[in-house]
Amino acid sequence: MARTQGSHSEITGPRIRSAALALFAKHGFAAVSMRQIAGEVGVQAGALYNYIPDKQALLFSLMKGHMDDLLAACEERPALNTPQDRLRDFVDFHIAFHLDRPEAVFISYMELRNLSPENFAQIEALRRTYENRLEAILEQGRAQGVFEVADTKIATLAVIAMLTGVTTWYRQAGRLSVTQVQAVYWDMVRKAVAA
Amino acid sequence: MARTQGSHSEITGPRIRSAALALFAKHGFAAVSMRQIAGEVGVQAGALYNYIPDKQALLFSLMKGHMDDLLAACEERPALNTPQDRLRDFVDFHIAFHLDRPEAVFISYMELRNLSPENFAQIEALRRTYENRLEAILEQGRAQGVFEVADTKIATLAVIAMLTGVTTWYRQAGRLSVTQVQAVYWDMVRKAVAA
DNA sequence: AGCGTAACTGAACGCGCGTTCATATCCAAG
DNA sequence: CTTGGATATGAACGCGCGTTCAGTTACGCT
Repeated sequence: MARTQGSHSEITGPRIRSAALALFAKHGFAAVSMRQIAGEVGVQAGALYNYIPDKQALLFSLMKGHMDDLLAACEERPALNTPQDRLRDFVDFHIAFHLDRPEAVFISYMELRNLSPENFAQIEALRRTYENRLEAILEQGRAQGVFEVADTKIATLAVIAMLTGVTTWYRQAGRLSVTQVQAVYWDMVRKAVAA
Repeated sequence: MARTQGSHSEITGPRIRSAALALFAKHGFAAVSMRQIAGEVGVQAGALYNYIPDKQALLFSLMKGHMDDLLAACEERPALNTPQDRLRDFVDFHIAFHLDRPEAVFISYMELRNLSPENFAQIEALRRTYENRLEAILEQGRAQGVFEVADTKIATLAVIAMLTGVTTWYRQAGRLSVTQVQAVYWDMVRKAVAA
């Protein structure tokens, strides 16, 4: 047997990425075999190599894609004026975006050490870019005297860590909607950096 | 060759745990082989099985040990009265304890999915116990009207996520001492839950 | 001095890994 | 209807995995 009925590059490619995303998130990159991914897609392991050069590139592609999505979505937010409005928007955006793709988030935080040094550097740079957006907001607020933080850089990382933590406990069937979660976190962030 | 000079159970046992801790933290449980661990200790792979039943038990033992240490150290803190004092003490303790053993922290957060279901349940329960200590503090403060949080459970997880995040960026040679870091985080936590 | 056992070696077990490749089939274009 | 490239198979490659175990050595004890 060889090529099967109804097979198309446009279908199999995304399916590989989707299956890999789910499996990597669940079991970890190192614990997932190419045969498992192929099995999920419904092809043999060898077929994967029509779409990706190797396993490492697959991981990098998923993480790079996630970070690109993150930054692109971030760019599209409305341009607000006051630091308070900008911070509130950042909180809302970060929570909504991350709750929307928990698997990609999980991978992007957990599998950094499985990236080759060059790939790691690239992802790290993108993450830094994202962090800088929040840092700029906090810095602006501090300059205007509406925020008061002992250390802007640490505050940036602290806020992001706090917000990202939402993915570890949030369940869609839980008692809180995304909007409610955003409100609860905004309340804490607002106060934490308040003057 | 067989038993080597100066070999002792009391020495090799801890050395295995120590080597496994470092390697698991650096490369991930699934990516580290028993032969790597043995190599680090200076023995053959087979010798490891005089000390541990299998690889899974080694991981569990490390994580269980870490959680036990955490809870034991937590118990030993002075009994303070006001919620503010208790919260400040919790922040200081959490940061100091976690910065003191970054590898164990890393493993305990990252390798949960590599635990067998029964082992996972045990670690999860210990983590819950720890979280409950903070939640009790926040709840007491809320009852007394000195804290004001929209949702105590979420606030608990948010604070812990924020504090634990310190391990991702703190470097011993960095510009801030542990004491300074504690102060910066305390400032944010205090305000975040303030009435 | 010699014995028993704790501590370790080194080889072996079956297995699954990531990756490659010759081969086969399907589909679209001429 | 033919043909050529895209798409997949399935077998194979060498290798390292976790684990077991018979055998060997060093040490503590009498």
